[in-house]
Amino acid sequence: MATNTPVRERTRREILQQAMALFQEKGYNATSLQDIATAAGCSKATVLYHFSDKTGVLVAVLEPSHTALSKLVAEASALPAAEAQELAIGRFVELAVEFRGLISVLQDLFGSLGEMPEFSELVAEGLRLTGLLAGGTGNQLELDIAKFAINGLLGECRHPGERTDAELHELCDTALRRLLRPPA
Amino acid sequence: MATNTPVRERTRREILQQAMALFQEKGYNATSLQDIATAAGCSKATVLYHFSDKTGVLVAVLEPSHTALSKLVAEASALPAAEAQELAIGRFVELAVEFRGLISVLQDLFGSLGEMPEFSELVAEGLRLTGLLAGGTGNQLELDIAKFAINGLLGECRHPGERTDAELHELCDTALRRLLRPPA
DNA sequence: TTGAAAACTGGCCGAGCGGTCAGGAACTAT
DNA sequence: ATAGTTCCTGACCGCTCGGCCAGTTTTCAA
Repeated sequence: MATNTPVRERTRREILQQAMALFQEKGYNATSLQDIATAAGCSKATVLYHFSDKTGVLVAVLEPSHTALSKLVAEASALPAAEAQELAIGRFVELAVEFRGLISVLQDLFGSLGEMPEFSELVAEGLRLTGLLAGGTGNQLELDIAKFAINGLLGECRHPGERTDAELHELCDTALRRLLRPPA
Repeated sequence: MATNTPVRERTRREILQQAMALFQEKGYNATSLQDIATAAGCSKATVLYHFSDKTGVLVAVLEPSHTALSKLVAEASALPAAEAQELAIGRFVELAVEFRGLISVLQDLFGSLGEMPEFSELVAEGLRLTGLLAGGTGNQLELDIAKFAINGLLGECRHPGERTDAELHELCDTALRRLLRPPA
């Protein structure tokens, strides 16, 4: 009990870290379990000893960002529409910057996410965020614009090294406000 | 010479048509040569008789939209910046609507497009479009906003059946104008 | 009618994938 | 030292993929 990192956790963490890097770099589908194992310095079988299957690795990689999104949606949902929109824009941009690398992973999965039951909650939360960003109006055009905004933001968070966090933050903030809060 | 559709062209067309539909439906990577062959009512070997390899099918499927984009970029490039931007916005939206299905194919490939030499020209043309949409200013933020706009538009063109062409057109037009021509 | 050219195909290949399993290695409490 | 538990692995399985090739069928001009 000298080290508080039992062997189990140490390996798990290493696998997750390398998997995250690879998913960002090459996408989820293009990354094989063998790739992850090699990068983590263990065997493919070890990866599957720590995680149920390949999807299990993805779930674990996405978990921190998922809970952060849940928290944001929960907080904003408790507010009146206008304030909820303001909070959603600001916090969503922060989230996007914080997890900028992971976002390209989501992008890679947009086609198949719907068919993975493990992520139905994540998808639902994304939809709720759309509603909040649209300002609570039922207006279909504004809802679609909000989706448009999310797509733009997701796409723009790729290419990790090219922009500082501050630059990315400014870009996303400007774009979201132009789209979602157009001057009357 | 009675029919002006020699056997060769007839089969080629059928393959391309079915390949396009499948690429739109399931994405390029998730579509196998066997899928295409079955849908086209021929054998996998026949597909490879008409096209050099799987990438060759993709190139052919993308060709009409590619030339349309080239034409747009060429025309706009000949104009002064402000008019070029206006033309680029309008024509690009039309293009996106016309080829709305194909766009999800591009989306599916964004990660790997850069590494396929067959598409370097397409990528370069996309970059030039970005510059035109940004209004010709060297301003980095506006350039990034233009990229943001393209990403948003690409993402929004998925899910073919959900919107009419007119609705999609209005959505893209509104979004692009909010992003790229913000009131001073 | 015929024979060469074009169009097409079944069968095969090597590679890579996600996933399983029996058993070896390392750690730990006694 | 020893026995039990946890951690790890090489070998293997079934499957699908893109691509190739020898050979058959179809087309079409002479």
